[in-house]
Amino acid sequence: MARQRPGDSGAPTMRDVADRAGVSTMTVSRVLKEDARVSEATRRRVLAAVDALGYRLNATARSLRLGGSGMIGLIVTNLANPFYSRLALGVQEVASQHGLSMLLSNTGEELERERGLVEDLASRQVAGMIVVPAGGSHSHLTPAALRDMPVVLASRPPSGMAADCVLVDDFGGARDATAELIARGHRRIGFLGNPPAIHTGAERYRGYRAAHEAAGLEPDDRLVRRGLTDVATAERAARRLLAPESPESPASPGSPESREGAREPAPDAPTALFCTNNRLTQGAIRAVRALDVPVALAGFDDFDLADILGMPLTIVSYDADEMGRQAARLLVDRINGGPAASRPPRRTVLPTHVIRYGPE
Amino acid sequence: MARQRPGDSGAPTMRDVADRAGVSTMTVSRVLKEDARVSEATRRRVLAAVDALGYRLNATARSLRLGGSGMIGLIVTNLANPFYSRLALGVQEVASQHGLSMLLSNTGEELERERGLVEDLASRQVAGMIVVPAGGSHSHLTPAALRDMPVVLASRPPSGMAADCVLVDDFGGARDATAELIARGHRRIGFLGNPPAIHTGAERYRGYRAAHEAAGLEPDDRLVRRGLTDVATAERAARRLLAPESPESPASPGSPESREGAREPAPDAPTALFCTNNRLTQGAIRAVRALDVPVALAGFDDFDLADILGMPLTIVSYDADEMGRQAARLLVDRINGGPAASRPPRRTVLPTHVIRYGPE
DNA sequence: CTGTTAGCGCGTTCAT
DNA sequence: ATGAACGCGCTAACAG
Repeated sequence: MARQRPGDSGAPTMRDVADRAGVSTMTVSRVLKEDARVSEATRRRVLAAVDALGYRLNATARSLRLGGSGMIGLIVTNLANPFYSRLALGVQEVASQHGLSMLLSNTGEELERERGLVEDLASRQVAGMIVVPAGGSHSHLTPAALRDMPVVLASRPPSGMAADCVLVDDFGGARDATAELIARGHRRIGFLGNPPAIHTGAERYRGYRAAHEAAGLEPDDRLVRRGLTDVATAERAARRLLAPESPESPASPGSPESREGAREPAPDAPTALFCTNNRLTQGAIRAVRALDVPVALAGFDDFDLADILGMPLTIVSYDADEMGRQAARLLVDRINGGPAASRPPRRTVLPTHVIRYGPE
Repeated sequence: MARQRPGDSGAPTMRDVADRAGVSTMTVSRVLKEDARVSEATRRRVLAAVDALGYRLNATARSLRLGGSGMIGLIVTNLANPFYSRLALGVQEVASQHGLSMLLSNTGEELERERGLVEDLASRQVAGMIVVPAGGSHSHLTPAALRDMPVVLASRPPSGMAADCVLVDDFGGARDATAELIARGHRRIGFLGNPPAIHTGAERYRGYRAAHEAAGLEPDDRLVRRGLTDVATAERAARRLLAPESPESPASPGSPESREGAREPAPDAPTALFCTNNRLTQGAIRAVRALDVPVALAGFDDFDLADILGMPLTIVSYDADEMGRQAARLLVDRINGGPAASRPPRRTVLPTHVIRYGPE
């Protein structure tokens, strides 16, 4: 009862089915592929044997023979971010429509991990991959590195190479949301941004500035905080912007961050904040709630319950599922379209729209 | 320049490397596997050839030879639910620690789709799979159907078969949260539940009842709504429970659901609601906000910003990432432990804890 | 230390 | 309408 050969799982092979049905493996193969040129009688015998043995086609062997695995890879930076889980759902939807399975991995924004995962996907002969690049070099994603295996970048554009990509209108969304704040009379608008090295961080900052310029305003650099990465850092930054008398340098070591309660904002404090993503917006919300100051918030990325927080909130929204679907469509086109080098890369930009939540 | 044989992607094979290095493929294989018994000189020549050719090992061929793909499958019902995306992240974390890649698919709670996906995974020779079963029959997950391929169920227990599984303490969590409401003086506690046919729907309802019994109370069946599936249905159910004078049957066809505004709750309306999952809790929150009635809420599943909604909220929380990690560990144990039938199935139950949010 | 042999399970080509 | 032979790229088992 021990395993005979390595890799023998005991599962019946096409050979077993063929023997039982009294035909050759070729005939079994034809039946399974629904090839018409098989007599109804043998066809039935084969299917009966398949059923009796519980035979299942070995996709690995098939892939080896055919030179393609029928899988695509998806690499995201952070699946815990609802944005990326929606993206994944969109990718999966289109992929499965085309009979492709999805290998999904998470990088945690680590370039080295991304490199390893890309290697693994390539080694597994995926038909192509969709990558949300962690940032830094894209050298491991070039056609040269991947032998023209199709690659689509999502959320962030290729740098130093050509590739299909799907982006959101980061600039326009940030500009529109900021303009909305300006239209509501705000003149001192703070900026809570993710790292400028990340594409969204740069573009959304550009949008923030553009809205100011269009209104003949100059943003006050002292209200700008960039390089924020999570809820906690954003909350801290927001607190400091909104309550400058809380010393940046720890003057009173007794109660570091705890001097809360309703207070007047400082005279030069911002009257509104623009945040470049959902985590930063949440940090800002916490700060505003804790300090109880009347500040208007605007931010990128919609989120659940934004409408019932009971505070004025301007949100830049877009369709993350659709982004996944578009990325997958670009990829499938590329897969079915011959060598990747044959056509120029396409870039899709998803529209954003501004939503206004909360009390007037 | 056309492709010669089907499946010839033009990628160099081990043979090419061997030729260039003037050795046999076996030696190349040894070098790549870091087999010690290779002289440093040839080793270097081989690596040089690998580098020059941009050779990459073909994982498909390797899998065929070895009889295992180095992948595991994960099938969830709804990746858009943060709970399952965290689960996926936990699974991936442990999987990658063991050098396993993750094939992820979504069923949308459709049994037929689940069946197809399980077939596909089995066909791809995954080392094992973790499944959040959509409900209904589990016949496609039995050892017989899968030839003893390891399976771990997550979130919902096996029915009509034996299998490892990881669950949350649905009963205890619901009981504790309900008890908390009772301890705060609530006597009329409404129940908004997901379908009783789903394991969590049944267990959490049991917990709700158990808390009542433990306090010598009998829940009023008129306050119980089961079979709710999303935010919208939950909100509607909550509205009707909280404002019974809004007719269940449309008496005034003019303004169906729009008679809102602050109002007194009906005398026999519930003073608190227990909701069995995050979507239902959100529906209840919307109803409470819209009707502006003083109702305490309790619900399963923690969510972002729950703490700053400014309403009393009792949440049953648990670690979804950890659930994924545990499931993956069970699976890896099973994979490494020989035939699945050899040891009795294990069941892990994740603890829950009750969090109290909001004013008070 | 290195090479030769012999497949893993399937699909394709060519013959019958 | 059916089958025999061959090979996809890799590696375990044995030489030597």
